Amino acid sequence: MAEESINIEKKKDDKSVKKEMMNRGAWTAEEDRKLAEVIEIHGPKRWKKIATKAGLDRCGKSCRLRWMNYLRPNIKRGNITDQEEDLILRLHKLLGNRWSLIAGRLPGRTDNEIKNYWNSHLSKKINQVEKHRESSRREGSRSKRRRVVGKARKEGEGEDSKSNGCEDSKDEFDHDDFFDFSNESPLTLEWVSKFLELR
DNA sequence: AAAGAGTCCAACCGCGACCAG
DNA sequence: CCTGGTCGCGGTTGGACTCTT
Repeated sequence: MAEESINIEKKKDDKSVKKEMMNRGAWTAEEDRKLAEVIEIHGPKRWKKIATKAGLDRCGKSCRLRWMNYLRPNIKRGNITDQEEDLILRLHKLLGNRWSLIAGRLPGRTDNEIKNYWNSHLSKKINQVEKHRESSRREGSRSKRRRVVGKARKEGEGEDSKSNGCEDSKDEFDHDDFFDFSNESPLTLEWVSKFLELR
């Protein structure tokens, strides 16, 4: 028993020693160049191998992240447009915190970027909207309130359990309004239907 | 001008899924 | 089946930058 815990501690130590030997923190232009070079030759797979071949003191994971979020071609940088924001909001309502799936529907955007955007912009926006609704609801009739909450609960019950963590704050979100595609262009509707078919 | 608060985003971490041996 | 290695994902952190007082 005691020996086992000593072994576990030793394993931990080995791991942390290796970690300390790894280069961490911001990537330099030189590292980027080396990584891109190796990926050009071997392709973006076998990340551990890539890390070794590039001669970087980075783990494969770190290399993958750097490639996916920064070096990959066709990455769109800069401000998220209103259209993209709208799309993110809708997809998040549909999928929850499945950032990679959401990113898959936004060409050139990375899951990390969308996650960051959500955490810094949209979650606040939604909170504000909710606060506003909460205060206006207080002024409304009690009977109407009961109906709205009941509906929101019913709709929430069928949701993917994995997305529960982020759903509590949105239980009272106006689904009808949110998923009202009646004013959408045919193009938007096309991807929505394609998306739903895929799932 | 300086300090503290707030914001943004790149990068890390831990965990689960997948797959080859 | 089991196991170890690898990958991909979502959550979290830390530091640089900006804004406010």
